[in-house]
Amino acid sequence: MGPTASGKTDLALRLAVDYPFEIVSVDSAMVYRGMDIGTAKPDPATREDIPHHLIDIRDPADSYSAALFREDAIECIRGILARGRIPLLTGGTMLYFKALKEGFAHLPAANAGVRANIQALADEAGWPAVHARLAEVDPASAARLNPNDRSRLQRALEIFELTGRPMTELHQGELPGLPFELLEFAIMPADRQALHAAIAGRFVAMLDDGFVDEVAALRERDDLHVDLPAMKAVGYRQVWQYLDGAFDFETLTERGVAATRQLAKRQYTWLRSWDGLTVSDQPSTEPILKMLRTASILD
RNA sequence: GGCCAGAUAGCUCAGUUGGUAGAGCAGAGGACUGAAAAUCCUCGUGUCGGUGGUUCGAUUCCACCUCUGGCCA
Repeated sequence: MGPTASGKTDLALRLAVDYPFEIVSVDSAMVYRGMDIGTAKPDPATREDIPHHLIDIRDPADSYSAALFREDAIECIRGILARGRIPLLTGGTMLYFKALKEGFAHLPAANAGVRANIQALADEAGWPAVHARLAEVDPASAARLNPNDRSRLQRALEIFELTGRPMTELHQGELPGLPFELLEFAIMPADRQALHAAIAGRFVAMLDDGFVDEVAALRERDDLHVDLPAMKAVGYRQVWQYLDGAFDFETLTERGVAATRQLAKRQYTWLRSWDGLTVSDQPSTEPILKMLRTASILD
């Protein structure tokens, strides 16, 4: 694990060259096909050499989720272990790691029709009205959620609409956990300014590599629009707005870099409170190899 | 060289009829159960360009200076 631009992908590749790893991507944006430059996806030649999983498994028009990730990742891990190799889960989507590690309560999947109805209510009367409606059917969730927290209000009300029971009630009970031993390691650069410089440098390099053309190609498609989860990804959203003429190229650079820094900040927040984590300031192989030897995964 | 307009938070700017100032963005911290690279919450002391003057008190009024734009020569 680690914040964006901290060197996770590169570290995983170096490890996989020398040891029998297969990489499982834990990344909510790399799952989408055609989103290569802006997600800093490993190139096809590299993926030819070293097995990668859970990259390019969805079309950008479709949505993915933490729950689907858990199912897919467990299946991947089983396959890798059956081949006598070691799964190396690499990525920065901390909710996916959490979902994999702890499992989820048994809740209904997202339902597009119900979400559209809730969205319609919000468009008409505002999100506080959705909050008020939720307070009638699920007071505990309403009390927990901020009246402006669109995503979670919609989900909580969706659950009630689909099951007739409040989300809070469905959260009761044991979570399934994970039927594998898990060693948790994170790169956490202590020097935030250096990470910010790396983020800025990488975003500019992405633009030089044709990031705008990549988004322009996606924008050509009739079935893609800014409200899709894939198009809300960091960088993609800003380039899309730039192509809409919302701001100039210099502003695109500023906003793209800022959005990436904000992502990194949220990733730090997850990692600081993560239990059982081995942390390294640098993306070097030694600390992680030491951890694996201590656990007798490698000798 | 002359005239005019500016100079206030990292940036863009608002404001104070004289009682030492606040928005947006950026930044920091936090939350996080099928959209998570999503969504949301909290956090604002800064020689109010400099030096003098008037005043009980000046970022605010006055003078001079510095710098930045614009116009005129």
